[in-house]
Amino acid sequence: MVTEQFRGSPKEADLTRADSLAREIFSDVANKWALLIINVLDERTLRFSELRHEIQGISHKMLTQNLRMMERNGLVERSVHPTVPPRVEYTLTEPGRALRGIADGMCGWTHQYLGHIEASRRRFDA
Amino acid sequence: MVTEQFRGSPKEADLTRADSLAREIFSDVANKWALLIINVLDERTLRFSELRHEIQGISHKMLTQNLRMMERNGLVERSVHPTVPPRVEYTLTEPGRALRGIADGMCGWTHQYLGHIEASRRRFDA
DNA sequence: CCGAATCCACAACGATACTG
DNA sequence: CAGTATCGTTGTGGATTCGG
Repeated sequence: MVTEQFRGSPKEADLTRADSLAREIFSDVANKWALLIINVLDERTLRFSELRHEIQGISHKMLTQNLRMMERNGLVERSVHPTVPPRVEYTLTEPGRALRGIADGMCGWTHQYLGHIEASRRRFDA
Repeated sequence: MVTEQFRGSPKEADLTRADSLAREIFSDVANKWALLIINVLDERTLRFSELRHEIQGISHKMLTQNLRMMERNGLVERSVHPTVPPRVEYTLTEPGRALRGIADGMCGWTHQYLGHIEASRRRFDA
């Protein structure tokens, strides 16, 4: 992930540009809402309101904002059905699906170590 | 990961409390700095200044803050050598090591899809 | 060398209101 | 129903300074 910042090579500028891009994308993806959206979508196709309902605690704004970001990065596909009322559906693209294992792993890890972490926190706070 | 918010069960309060704890821990871990720290530490033991040097772009404050959080959650172990100047070393604990695969997977994913995402962005921005 | 505290600019977020 | 815009509050994060 992290490459050297400066090596005096002729491609120096390109390297740092590529790095900052990688870092930016990494930040987009190492983000709780994005990972929860991926986890909830999984292999399904869900409407905006369904996503909103399944991800408890997410605001309308955060959901649109993250979906827009993920669409821009090509992680989700957005399909609009021009009916009334409008119906907008989201589904994971191939790159998005490639993240399911990671998102799922994070959730699994959280549950697995929940008790351990709770105990560690009590020790630390004392 | 996400459990129902309300089911009228007698344990209702406990369930939502456990959920908010899980969500809190998930947010701590689904965080770019924490994942980069895990990725850089890997199986090594590094000093604060070494970590700071290897994670380009992280500020002194962000590093201490995240290390403190990770120590509290039991992801890293902090050992202080009472010399002068002081020497403080960090290493991953077992729960922390259990996240290496995930952190590494995210980095790998980023590099694998870098070009794809860059192209997707160009399309979207047009 | 490491860490904590202060200050402050600005980004994130929630709430609300308005459009197609 | 879905999306955008605005506003006000909270929080985040960098720079700096001081202390062990």
